[in-house]
Amino acid sequence: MPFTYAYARPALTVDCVVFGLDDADLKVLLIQRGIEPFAGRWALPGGFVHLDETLDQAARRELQEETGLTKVFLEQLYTVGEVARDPRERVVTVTHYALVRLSDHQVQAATDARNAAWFAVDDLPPLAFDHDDIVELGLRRLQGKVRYQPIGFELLPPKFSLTQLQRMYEIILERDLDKRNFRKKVLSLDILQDLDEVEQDVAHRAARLYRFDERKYRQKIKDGFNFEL
Amino acid sequence: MPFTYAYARPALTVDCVVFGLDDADLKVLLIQRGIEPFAGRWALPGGFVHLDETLDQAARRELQEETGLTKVFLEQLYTVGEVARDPRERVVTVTHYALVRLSDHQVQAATDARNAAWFAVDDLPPLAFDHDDIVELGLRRLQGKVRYQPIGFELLPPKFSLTQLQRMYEIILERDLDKRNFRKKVLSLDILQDLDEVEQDVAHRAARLYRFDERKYRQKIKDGFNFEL
DNA sequence: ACAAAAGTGTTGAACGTACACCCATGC
DNA sequence: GCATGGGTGTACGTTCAACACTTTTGT
Repeated sequence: MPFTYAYARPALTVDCVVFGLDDADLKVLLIQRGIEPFAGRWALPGGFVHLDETLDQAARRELQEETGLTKVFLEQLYTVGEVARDPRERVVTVTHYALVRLSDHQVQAATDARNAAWFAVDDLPPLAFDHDDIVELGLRRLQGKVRYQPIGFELLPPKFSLTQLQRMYEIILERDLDKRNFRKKVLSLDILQDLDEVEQDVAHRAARLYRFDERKYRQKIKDGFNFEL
Repeated sequence: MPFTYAYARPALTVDCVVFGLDDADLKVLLIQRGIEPFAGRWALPGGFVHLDETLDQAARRELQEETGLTKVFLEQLYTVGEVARDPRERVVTVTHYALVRLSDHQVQAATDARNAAWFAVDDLPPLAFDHDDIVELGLRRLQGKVRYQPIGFELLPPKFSLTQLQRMYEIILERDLDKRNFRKKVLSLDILQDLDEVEQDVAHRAARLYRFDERKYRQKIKDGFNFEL
């Protein structure tokens, strides 16, 4: 059943830069294209926006369909409308970025019909379309935002050590942080809950575990508090 | 000549929140709608994206057509895709915000076929569609961005006094700033060019005039400098 | 001379930065 | 007992915030 309009319309899609974190790297989730153009190339998960769903819903649906991911942190990034970015026809894409706990999702991502895999963000294969620009955009946004919004916790397991937390910031911001200053700063924000637990099965002194106290954070925000690393 | 597609497509538009500054207020440029829905209501300038233009080009074209404005500072804001935001059909809009020197454009804006006028941002009439949300979004973005990017100069005449500059920040940020601290801070950034000129025709001591030195600013950015008010 | 806004410095508090050693645990 | 990472405090410099009076100019 075809659809007809008085004026030509661009196609509208959503694309997602999904970030995950492991011990050493920030990673991006890519899927391998089955069809032309760019058949066989790696690309961002994404697809067409349906008439009965918001942009956010479209992004989540595509993510679910193509990678199995659900309930992730997801935000809109930028809308890309270069005229010839898709060789077939005019396609405008609303890009998003998502943050996931890599440990939870490592397996699922590869179980879909199409091939899906994690790649280190600084060692990506050639990507389809302008997707490398979009990844770059997502990375810059993440680097900017992680410093004044507590979104980095989305990349960590619910319980984490201060060292893990520091490592996360170091990997994202691509610079070393001073251990003592970092701990002083983070603890002074008073948004972490000390769980009175320690790491298990480590070959050295076990670190204390903490949890991001979202309740407390929201309360402090309401009182004029400003998160900033 | 109708256009037909295999799947339904949302209409795609651009909308612009155009900010201007006068002595007392931050203002927004609105146009009065001629047709239903919301006939007679005030709305943001905007319109459909053509197939042969980027989003930025579409926003500038609509701005030119509806308000006469050209060569303004323009950035993308957010893309709004709520399913029922337009009662007629699905319309996704890529919103933008623009900053203009009000003094340059006061007259032109009202000369178009459709009625255009400036309104104080904190005293807007009822707006069409979800345009009040979009204005709110634009205002928050401006408030955030003006503190770490030198975009505020786009609202001032090329030559301005430090008092004007301070006033601009006070109006946008909606709080008073300390005169001495403000001057110290701004001058220490070393991105203003002292013009060795003073205001004319004022009924009191005339203020020195400065100009934003974009060349110098870019150089300093390259050297790792960080603008922050 | 008066009204109106321009212009100017200092001080204390808070914060950021640099830096090195002992501690607990598993092997 | 040794290797590995966990955990801690101080001193200095920089930045921020609070604060009031003199100067210039036009009427």
